Amino acid sequence: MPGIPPYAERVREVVALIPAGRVMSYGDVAEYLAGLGVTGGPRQVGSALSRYGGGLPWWRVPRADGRPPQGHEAEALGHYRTEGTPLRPAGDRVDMRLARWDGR
DNA sequence: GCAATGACTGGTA
DNA sequence: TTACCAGCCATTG
Repeated sequence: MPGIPPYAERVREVVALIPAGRVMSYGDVAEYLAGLGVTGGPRQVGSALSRYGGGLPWWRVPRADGRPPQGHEAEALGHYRTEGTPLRPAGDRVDMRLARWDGR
């Protein structure tokens, strides 16, 4: 049995809660989990989505500056346009000021 | 059991 | 705006 790591499982729960058209950066997810008493960091979140992000809206978790996940920029941008996620004028990054979701 | 890894972050230049 | 750097910490080999 391939036991999915504990942190990855918590990350999956949080990402599944993010509404369409909104996003949470890797650091935001890590901080949200920290508030639940789950230790970890942005890199653990990225690593978890990379390995166990199947079936999840992983594109709703960009970097803190609004850029999509490294190596998946084009794919993520396609989803942003479909969901109506606020993008910067240049159209190459998420407008974190408008799209950021705090978990409420 | 220990060293390397990585879908990151915030600061500085 | 981009580029580089030290710190970060669960997971991996």
